[in-house]
Amino acid sequence: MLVHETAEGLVAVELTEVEAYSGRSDQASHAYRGMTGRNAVMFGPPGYAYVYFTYGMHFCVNVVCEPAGTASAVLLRAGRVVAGESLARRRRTMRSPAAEGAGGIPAHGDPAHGVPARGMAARDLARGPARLCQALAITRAQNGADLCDPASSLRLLTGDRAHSAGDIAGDEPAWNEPAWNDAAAAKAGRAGADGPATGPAAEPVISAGPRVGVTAAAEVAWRFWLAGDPTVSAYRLHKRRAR
DNA sequence: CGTCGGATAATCT
DNA sequence: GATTATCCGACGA
Repeated sequence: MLVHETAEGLVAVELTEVEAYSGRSDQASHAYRGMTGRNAVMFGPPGYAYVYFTYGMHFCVNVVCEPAGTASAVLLRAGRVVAGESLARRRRTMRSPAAEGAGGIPAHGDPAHGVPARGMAARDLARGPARLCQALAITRAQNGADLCDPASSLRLLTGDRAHSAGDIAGDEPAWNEPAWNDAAAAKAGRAGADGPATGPAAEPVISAGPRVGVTAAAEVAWRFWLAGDPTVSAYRLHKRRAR
């Protein structure tokens, strides 16, 4: 679970989709050609946020993984909002000077100030790496943030800590048991011979496939997601633009 | 549902 | 000067 606490409030997402990027051996990695100003955090110690700006308007956040000197990171591609949904929706659907000043990227096709855009499904709030950053107000300012420090405004929780309501402040339900997960697991089937998943305590099924939008190393299946989860982003082949 | 073009600027060559 | 770990609205089926 990824949590970001700002002056505006707290938003938390349960991560549902990630991609792995290695360093010098991975042609799709920002670290492939060595350290630069942008990717320096990737070469530092693990547990820190590597945030980059791309396509002239979007931020994406990674978790640095390997020890200092070895670049590698996991891109957080999508999540399900489990706390601060109204704030997340505001950031995703409003276009206003305040929202942009707070790091929100402009919503398309909504020129009027402070006018809510069309209704947005809850599953779309953090469905995609840039959408996730917008919902959590993650920008360049969070590059290098310590994700493992419980006192950090941007923090990553795992296992029991992610399920402890104490870490997720607010009045909204901290944890929603996903009813769709059982059906999804049954539909996807358990890999191997242990048969279809049944019962409410079933482990989630994790699928793997090629990474989204990369041109180099397009065949490397280092994208991982929860099978059947509606908050997982759509796969799209990268299209090279004609000049 | 799927596919397409445009937006937009930091980063790298 | 080209490219990009993307998103959105429009359009067609």
